Amino acid sequence: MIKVTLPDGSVREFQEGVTAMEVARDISEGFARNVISARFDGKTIETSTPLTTDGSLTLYTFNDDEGKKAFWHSSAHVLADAITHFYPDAKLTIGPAIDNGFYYDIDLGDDTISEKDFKKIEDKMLEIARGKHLFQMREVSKADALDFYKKQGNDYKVELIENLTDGDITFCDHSNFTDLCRGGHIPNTGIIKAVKIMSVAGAYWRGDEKNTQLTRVYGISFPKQKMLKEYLEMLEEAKKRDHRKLGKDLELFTFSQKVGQGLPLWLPKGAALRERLENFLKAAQKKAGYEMVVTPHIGQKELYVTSGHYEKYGEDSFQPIHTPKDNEEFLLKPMNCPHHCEVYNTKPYSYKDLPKRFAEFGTVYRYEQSGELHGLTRVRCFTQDDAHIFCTPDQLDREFKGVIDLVLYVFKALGFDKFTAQVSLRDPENKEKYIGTDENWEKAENAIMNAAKEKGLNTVVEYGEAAFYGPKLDFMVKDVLGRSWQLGTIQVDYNLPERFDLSYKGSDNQLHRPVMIHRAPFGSMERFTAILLEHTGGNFPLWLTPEQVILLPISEKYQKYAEKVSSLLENSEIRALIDDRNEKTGRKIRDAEVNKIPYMLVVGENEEKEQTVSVRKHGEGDLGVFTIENFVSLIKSEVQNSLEQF
RNA sequence: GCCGAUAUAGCUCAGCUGGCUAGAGCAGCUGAUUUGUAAUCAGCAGGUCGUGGGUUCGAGUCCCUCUAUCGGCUCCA
Repeated sequence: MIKVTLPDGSVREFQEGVTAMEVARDISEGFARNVISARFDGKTIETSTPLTTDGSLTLYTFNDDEGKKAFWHSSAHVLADAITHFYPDAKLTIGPAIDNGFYYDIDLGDDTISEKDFKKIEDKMLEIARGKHLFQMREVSKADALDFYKKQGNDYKVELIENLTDGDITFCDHSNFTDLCRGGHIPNTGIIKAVKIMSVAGAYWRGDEKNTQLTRVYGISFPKQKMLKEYLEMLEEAKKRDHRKLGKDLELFTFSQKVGQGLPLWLPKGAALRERLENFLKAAQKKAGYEMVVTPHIGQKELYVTSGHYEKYGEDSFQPIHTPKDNEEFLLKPMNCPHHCEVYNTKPYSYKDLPKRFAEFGTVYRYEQSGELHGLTRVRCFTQDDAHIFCTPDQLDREFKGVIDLVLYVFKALGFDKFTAQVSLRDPENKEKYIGTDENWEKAENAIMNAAKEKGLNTVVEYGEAAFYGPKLDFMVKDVLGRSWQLGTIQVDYNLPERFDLSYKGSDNQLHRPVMIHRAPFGSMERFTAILLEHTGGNFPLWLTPEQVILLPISEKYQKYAEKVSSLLENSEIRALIDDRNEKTGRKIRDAEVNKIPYMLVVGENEEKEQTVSVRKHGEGDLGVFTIENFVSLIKSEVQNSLEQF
């Protein structure tokens, strides 16, 4: 007999060799019908795996992340099976579950899959699913595994197997289909009731641009047809909050083919919103001891050769600007740091002068690959809410934590409560991609991790995500379709101070090297605005939104009164406009609601007589009659509540 | 940059397998209506069908080039 501990702490005894599914049935038949995956002593197992020792067992249904993973991973097998029916020469590579579904990377040779083929693949998958084929794991020797794929001429699987250790290699069979697989399946294909091929894309083998480009087929599947329908509806809803759509609808920004790809044009409402964001941060930065500087949009090529940026990015940047003078070359500035280093270098400093904190809303230009451009989140011209802190090594910890506080303040004020604090470190495999000594890198990495820890940030570590001159603490936020974007960033840098020969005089009367912190709480005005748009669905906080109030006179007769109220509001710095169109009130309300204007003031005969306004709140409805003074204080207090001081 | 797809009026979209002067709704303009909490009615105007080329008696529709956009990959100082 073996003892199986369940997540609630209860212990049940079974015959040795009992399977996870049998344990599930012992708990309840109904529960067992929904169990699709299991974990035993922390290791993912099949529901049919015999248990031979005491241990703790967790059973998963589709409602659990672990269950979804098994479901989608298994679906990837079915996808591969279906595709090999239509493309017998296709070479399978890898096919994992992802956050929303699964994909399979396939070398199709000269064949292609396009949207027209989705239907037949889906139908085939469902046909295989209906066969209720068991997923069965079996161990294979390395020699047999290699032999199996060499016969197929599948170099990809051969490469994968060569990196595995003999004795650790398993295949998974269902029906007549076999795939190299480490396990974690649902019991049988029949549980898959709904499938949808979402898209095809190119993907490089092993993620390396130099390798063959494979065809990646994305799909999603569910145990109920209804769940697929709901998922697709959810995607449609999400698209309505896409910043590219909302930015157009709300007239915040646009792009022009004539101006150029990835070069955003901020429209009046967007520019005003952006200015409010800037002022908000400026006020906080002033309190935190920053000084504003202004630097040019171009700099001599030598500047970036000194910083190392030219060597690293020169070829892939906007190319140098030539002048009438021979051999004179300027670059559009791709970052502000070198300029700020030269700002620092303008005079000698004592340790007593430090830290120096130079801030600038600095517009930079980067020639991003055309396929990478994406609305306002990835552009070729953007403005960083940049600052560089130059401090002594002793001050680093305190300064770094001060920046964390500032970033958290910004995020809180704008309602970003779901973010990931990502510690971005060097790729340990490719250290040559980075500049500076190991010693300095370790110092910088430790500084970041300690500060993040002390601030109680829940961090994840990502290797290979560091900047070439130093590690970063990145604040990642997801967009409406679940894609992660870096907003705030804080970086520790020992290298640029070296390259620009920055110094200060210490208490020992010797020259010392300052440490540099690069930081941008928003990241960039463009990306921050984009993600904020998606998170709020265009319903910005009252202090930030383009129009706070719209006056809706019942008819032309009350136009004068509306104008009077409007100017009273403007005196109190409330942004109001008047809908003086010759339309019915219902129509004006509808349009104001659609335009996401937070407050609508209906004014007619009663209001004029009583010198009041009828207040309607966006998304909520009629709030009743207010005196103008009371309405002003309503707005003022709402603005104040959402805008705590730093 | 690479793979796949898309591009018709300011916006959202029809236009099937190539066939008279390319349609609709919304927005706009004009007129009527003077309106009380999510769309008043009528009329008018608006498009060299992304660009350049080709096939054809004939191209919005088929083919190629380029450009831009979308979904991914790679990249992201």
